[in-house]
Amino acid sequence: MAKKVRVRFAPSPTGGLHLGGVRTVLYNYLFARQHGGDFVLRIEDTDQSRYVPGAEEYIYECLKWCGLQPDESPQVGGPFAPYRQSERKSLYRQYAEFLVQEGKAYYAFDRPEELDSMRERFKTAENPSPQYDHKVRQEMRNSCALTFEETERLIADGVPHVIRIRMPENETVSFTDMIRGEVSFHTGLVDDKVLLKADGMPTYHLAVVVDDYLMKITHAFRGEEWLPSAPVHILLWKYLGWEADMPQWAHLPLILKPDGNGKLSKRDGDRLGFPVFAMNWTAKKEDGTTELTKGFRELGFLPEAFINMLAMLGWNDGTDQELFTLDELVQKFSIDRVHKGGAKFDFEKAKWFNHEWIKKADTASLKADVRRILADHDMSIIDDEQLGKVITLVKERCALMTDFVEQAGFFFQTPQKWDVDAIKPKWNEAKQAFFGDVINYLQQQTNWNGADLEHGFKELAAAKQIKAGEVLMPLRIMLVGGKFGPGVFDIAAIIGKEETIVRVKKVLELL
RNA sequence: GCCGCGUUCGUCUAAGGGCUAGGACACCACCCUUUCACGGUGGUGAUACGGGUUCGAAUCCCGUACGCGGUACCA
Repeated sequence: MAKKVRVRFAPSPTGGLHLGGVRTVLYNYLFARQHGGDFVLRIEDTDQSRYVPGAEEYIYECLKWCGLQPDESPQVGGPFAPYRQSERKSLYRQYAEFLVQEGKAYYAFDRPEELDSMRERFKTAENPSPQYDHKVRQEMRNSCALTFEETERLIADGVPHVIRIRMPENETVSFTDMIRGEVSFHTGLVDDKVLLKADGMPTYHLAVVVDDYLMKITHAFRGEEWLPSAPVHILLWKYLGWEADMPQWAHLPLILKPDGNGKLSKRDGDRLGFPVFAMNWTAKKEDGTTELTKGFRELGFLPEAFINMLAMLGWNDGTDQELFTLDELVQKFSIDRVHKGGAKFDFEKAKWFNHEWIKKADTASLKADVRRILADHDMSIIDDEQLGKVITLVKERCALMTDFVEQAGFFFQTPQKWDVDAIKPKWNEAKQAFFGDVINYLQQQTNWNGADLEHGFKELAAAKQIKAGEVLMPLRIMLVGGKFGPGVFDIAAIIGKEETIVRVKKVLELL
């Protein structure tokens, strides 16, 4: 019988959650759901110097917003708790020591300065970054070069030390990546990675193997940047005697910056004016000030659209379909169709996805968000039914939820400024007089609905020998403030008689 | 430098030896609309290069170029 599928997302809580991170979560989630498996969230906080308060809570909030909640996590617990590596610290040492006993790892007492000087010493034009590997191992201060007694004494004296893996000099490590197929490495070219740090914390390399084993992870998804260290992990699985339980690996392609090449970073977002983090993130800088980085959520993305867009960045179902619900993705997702090459992030396309989702969202589901966004701009909506009508009328004009401020704001608030310059060039006495008559007409109007208003307005224009087309734009600007929005008479119908007349009068004074 | 991974319109991608290399975003034009948007129709636009294998290559193989990733007591 096949093992139950278990996957994990293992972020390091050091700041805002990057788009690529969310995509990794998504693929994990889709795979787990599709196979009736478990999705685990594990916090990789083994670097105490990079601890950032609030970053962990931020991750929970992001996953919640995206609707990709883990089955097990530090927050909800689970059978393999604790899920925070800092709380699992005591677990790791025994495995590292076991490897030392087996001759697969060794103690290293080199101080940071000694490592620097080694790199300096072996640095050449040919080899700009020398590694701590079999070539220099014997020249360093470690249990391979030292005698047993010397090593024992250093340890007894409490000299700080790390444990490093002893990479074989001449072996080939290969494995089958679910996305890339057969991948292989020569061990002689890989360095002796630190497994256990001097502070007793494991490095990623040890922790990921130990925890994936202990947590019975069956499939491991991670970014392509991890591919070069895969041979270390594979050897660790083998040396620890767990080879039969090793998860299947899948190294996901990177998300690249839109211009040029390279991994998409927060900086690119700042530079090009689009978000990279899922939600707003406020970083505290060293000088005590804070720096806010905008997120997709606050910029007006719907989680469904965000997820949909991310899913398509590196995967497709082989048809022309681009719009998918989470459920459809769970149904249709397949690792074989995940691409090998990285994808440049295109914010315009991201907005298109969001626009599509806003258009197809039903009005009721948008109400709460629109209400909140308008409230942020000092517009409180009392009439819920009216809000519904407005949303239905303007949602096809909104690519971002925040566009509702401009597209719906004038329904609830008299415009602050009017584009009178668009009226003035063709304005004349006759039109001025006509709008005086319009006000009279509106005041007498008893059937206040779009169709009747339009009919009445046009009749009036005809009676005054004025082409309707010449006064429609002025009317629009009076009611809306600018040259945009749905049908003018629909707008008049919604804002009501009193407000319509107020706006017409106000602009008449400005002309 | 070394190692690994990649490479189809500007961008995301389809085509897994066989019709004029298909779709989407963006862009342009037209239609619809007395605004904007939505919608509709059409257009510009790609297999990095060089060798093989084959009747036939975007597709398989080799090389080159380019790009990216890694080369930390960071993940």
